[in-house]
Amino acid sequence: MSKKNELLAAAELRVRSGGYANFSFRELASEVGIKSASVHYHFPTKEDLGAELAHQYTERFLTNLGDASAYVQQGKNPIEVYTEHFKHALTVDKKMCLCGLLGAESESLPQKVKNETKRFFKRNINWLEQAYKSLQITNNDSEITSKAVTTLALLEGALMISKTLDSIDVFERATAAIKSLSICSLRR
Amino acid sequence: MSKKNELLAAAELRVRSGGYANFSFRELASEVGIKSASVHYHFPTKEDLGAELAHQYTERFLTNLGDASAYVQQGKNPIEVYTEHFKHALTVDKKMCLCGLLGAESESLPQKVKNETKRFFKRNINWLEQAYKSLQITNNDSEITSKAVTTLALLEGALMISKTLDSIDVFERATAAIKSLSICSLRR
DNA sequence: GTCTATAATTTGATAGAC
DNA sequence: GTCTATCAAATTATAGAC
Repeated sequence: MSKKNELLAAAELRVRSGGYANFSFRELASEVGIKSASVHYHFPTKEDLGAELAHQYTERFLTNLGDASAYVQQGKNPIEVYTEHFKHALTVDKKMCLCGLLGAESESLPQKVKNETKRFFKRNINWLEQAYKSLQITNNDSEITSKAVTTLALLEGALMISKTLDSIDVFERATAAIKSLSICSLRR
Repeated sequence: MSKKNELLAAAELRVRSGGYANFSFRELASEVGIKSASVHYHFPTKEDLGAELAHQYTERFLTNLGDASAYVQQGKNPIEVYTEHFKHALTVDKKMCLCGLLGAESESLPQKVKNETKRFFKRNINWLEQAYKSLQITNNDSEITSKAVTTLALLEGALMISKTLDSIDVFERATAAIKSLSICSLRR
């Protein structure tokens, strides 16, 4: 792995634990075995590092997810796959979603970082909309958007509360309701 | 208002914008017209200030909510009342929930602050359980807990994403599903 | 790409006067 | 309760050598 990617990996862990303020160039440099001044060669400013971190995180997250409609063709429920990715963050990484944390503090983030955080949520909502479309529960676009947004909000909130209370049970309970969203229509 | 409470009020706005790292003793002191050294008279350390901030926020939040079962007796749905409190944060305060933000970064918080953040969520889940009990949709305690946890996760997640994307519509869509939780049983 | 050296600023905290 | 004065440490960032 290149030094640049090592720096991003070190930064990711710190941001996913405590937010944008929870890493310094010195800490990252020390962890990868260089000096803090050298970090500026790879990232001119902290804002640049933060923005690239959020951007790459988003790309990796979506790449790992793959194509939503392909799951349906394989007889799998893409919403359950999506839910598993959040459960992985909680139980394996034992870390927050990077953009769940950056989103919470987005008001005070540098502009570039804020923009990348917004992009994460827009892309994820798009993916979930594709997933719900592929499930063909409804043809109503507004309802599909609502299901997508509800799913994302529930998962981000559940991850945050479960991590704070150190309870996987809380995550299971909070996300159980997602299943009904991919089974039946909400319209009355 | 006492200087101490002025300091807490100034800190609250900053933390609800950018988290625990987003305020300094100097900034708070300057805002209320004293010197940073004097802040240490009211709060020995930053950790103490953070803990007292989260504690008072929790007390105020629950006091504003009032008694869950009383709403039912008045023919009101306490879950809708609860939802309105989060909508108020988004549309009037235009700020995150203090503990929604602290919870996201809880892993890196000083112990006392982390404990108060946990307490906020436990108290809120209790309030929501009381609310769902009073609505008498089900007598199953496990189902009541699940509804309470789901409601809280959805609201915290919806607030975070709506604030990041600057979209009240996202909040409305994500929280619309809460209504069904207070109408029918989830059990099959 | 990485280094040394350093500037400029901010931070949490303390001692002691009033 | 609030002040002045001060400290030790950390932070982002730059200049210039190798």
